[in-house]
Amino acid sequence: MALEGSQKATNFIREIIDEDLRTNKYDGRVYTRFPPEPNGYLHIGHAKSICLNFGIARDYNGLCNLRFDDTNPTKEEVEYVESIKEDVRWLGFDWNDREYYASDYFDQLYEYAIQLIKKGEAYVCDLSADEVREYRGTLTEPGKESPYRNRSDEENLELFERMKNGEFPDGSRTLRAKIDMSHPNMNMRDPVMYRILHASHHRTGDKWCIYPTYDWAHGQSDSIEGITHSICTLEFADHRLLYDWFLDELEIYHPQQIEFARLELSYTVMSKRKLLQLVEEDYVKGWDDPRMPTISGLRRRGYTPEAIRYFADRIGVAKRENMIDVALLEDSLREDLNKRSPRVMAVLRPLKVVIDNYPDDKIEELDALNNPENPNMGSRKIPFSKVIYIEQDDFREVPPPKYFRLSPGNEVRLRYAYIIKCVDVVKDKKSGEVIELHCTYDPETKSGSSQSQRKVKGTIHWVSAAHAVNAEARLYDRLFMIEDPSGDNWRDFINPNSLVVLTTCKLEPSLATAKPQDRFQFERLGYFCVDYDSTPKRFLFNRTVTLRDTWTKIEKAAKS
RNA sequence: UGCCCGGUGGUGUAAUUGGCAACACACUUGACUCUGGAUCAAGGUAGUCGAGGUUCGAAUCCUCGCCGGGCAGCCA
Repeated sequence: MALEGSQKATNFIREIIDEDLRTNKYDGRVYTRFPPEPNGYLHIGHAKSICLNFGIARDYNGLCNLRFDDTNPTKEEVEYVESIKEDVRWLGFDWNDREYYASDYFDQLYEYAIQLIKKGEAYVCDLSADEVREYRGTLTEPGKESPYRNRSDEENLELFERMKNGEFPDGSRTLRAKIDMSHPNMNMRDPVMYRILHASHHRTGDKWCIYPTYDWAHGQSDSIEGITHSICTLEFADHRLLYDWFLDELEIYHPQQIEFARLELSYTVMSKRKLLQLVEEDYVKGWDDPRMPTISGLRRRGYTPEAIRYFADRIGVAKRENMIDVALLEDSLREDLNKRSPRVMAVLRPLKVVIDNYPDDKIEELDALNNPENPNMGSRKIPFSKVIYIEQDDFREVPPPKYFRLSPGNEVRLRYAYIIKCVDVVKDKKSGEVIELHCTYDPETKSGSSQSQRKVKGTIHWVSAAHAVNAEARLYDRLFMIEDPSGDNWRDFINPNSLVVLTTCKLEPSLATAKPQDRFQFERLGYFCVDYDSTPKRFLFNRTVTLRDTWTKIEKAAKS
C-alpha cells in the first residue's frame, strides 16, 4: 500500500526495542498486546494504540495479542467485545488465535494471590471503602496502617478462601498487598488486589464473586502471555512501580511497561464517558454515527482503514501531551480517497437549467473518465439532454470578483459536455428566489471534439434531469465548534450544524447500482459513500469529507 | 505541599545521540488544469520554557528555577 512505509516511523518505543534486541534482553523476541476493556466502542485514539502495538509486532517479526481486560463484570458486555474485534479486524490487523481475556487467568491469579499471602505480602482487610480511603492518607500526608494488616497467614488464607466462596457481602472485605502506607506513590499504599462482587461475568458466569483489580491482573497477564513490551498510556506511569513490585515478589517472568501519550484530536472529544453521553443524550444517533470519532463512526462515514493507518504513522508516538489537528486526519483520508475513488457527477442543491437551443428530444451519450488520474479505471457514458440540473452555488445573479461560474450573460463549461451561456433568469414571483435558468449552448464546443479549443474560466458539474437518480445526502461537519471542547461545559460547544440533510439531490444514472459502503468522489464537492441504511427507494449518501475548497477561502477573505 | 511525566514554529514529530534545527499538516503566493480538486514551484513562521554552568561547540550534559499534565476508585 502506497500510503504506508512512505514514512520511516521511528519513535522512543522502537528505540527501546532496538536496544533490547541489541542486548538480547528477551532472546530476540518482540511481543506486544492490545488490551481493551470491553466497556465501550473503540475510537481513533485506540486506533493509535492498535497501530502501534500491531505495527511493532509486524515490523519486528513479533506477535501482538488481543487481550480483553475484563476484570470488572459490572461494566463489561459481550456486545463490546464483538464490536472491538470487528474494529480491529477492519483496521487490518490479525491476532490469529491469540484472543485472550484477563478472565482466562482468574485461576492462576488466585494461586498467585495465595503465594503472596503465604509470603506475608498480602492480607484480607475488613475496612469499608470509605475507611480505606481515610486510611490511605493524602498526596502530602502518609496513610495509616489498617488494623487488619497483621493477621496471621493462616487467618488470611482462610478468610480469602471464604471470600472466594461467597460467604461475605459485596464491599465487606478486600485482599490487599502489604507494601507501605506512607509510600510517596499512592499506588503503593497497600493497593487492593481483590474486591467482592457478586456479579456474573460475561465469560466466567457465576464462578467467581471476587474479581482482581487492574493492577493485580494486568502485569501478571502480561507475564503469563510472555509479553516483552507492555505499552500503555501515560496515566499508568505511576502504576509501573506496582506493576514491577508484583512481578518481582512473585518471581515470575517480567515484561516491561512503557507509557506513551494518548491521542487528542481537535474539534472532538475522546473520553468514553463523553462519547457515551453524546449517544445517550441524543446529540448523535448512536456509537456509529458518522460524526463520532469511533472506529465504527469513521467506517460509516466512509473512512478507509488505509487512511487511518497512514494517519497513525504520521502523528508519531511520544510522551508529551498533544492535540492533533483534524486537518491531518482529513488530509490522510483525501490522500487515499483521491487515488481510489471513481469520480461521478451529483448535484446536491439542484437548480433547473433549460438549454433553449438544444433539440427537445435529443439525448447524447457523452464520455466521462472515471478517474482522470488513473486511466485504468476506465470511462463511462453519461446522458445529456435539453433540461439539466446544476448546483445552486454555481450560479450568481451578481457575481462577486473572481467568481468563475455561471452568471447572466456569462459562460461556463459543463463538464464533459458543452460551453453554455446564461441568457435568462426565472424567479419565483413571491420570494424572488431564482428557480430556473435559460441558457444556450455552443455546439462547436463539445468535449473531446477537436474543432473548438475555446477556453472558459469555469467548469461545473451537472446532471440530466430526465435521467437523474434521486437521493438524500447527509453532510457532516465537525461535532464541536471549538478546537478543545474539554472541560465541564463541553456541551455548549456542540456544533448545531454538524449534520445537514439534503433530500432533493440528483445523481447521474450510473450511480443507480451503488451498494452500501461504495465510495465515490462527487466531482467538485467531496467524497461520499452509500450509507448502510440506504435502500433503492431511499438512496442515502454520507459525505465523508469535502474536497479542498480554495473558493470558500477566497470568498471569506473578500468578506473580511 | 509529596511522588511521577513532560516542555523544539500555528499543530505534530525529527535532529547521525555534543557538530551550524529537518519533515509533514496548516498558512501565503504563483504555475497548470474541462474538478477553484489533483499536481508542481516558491515563501514566511522556532535560535529549541528561563537563567546560569561544562565545552572549541549544547535542543541534546549539569545546576537552579518557571510552566503544563497525572496520581488520594473496592474503574481501567
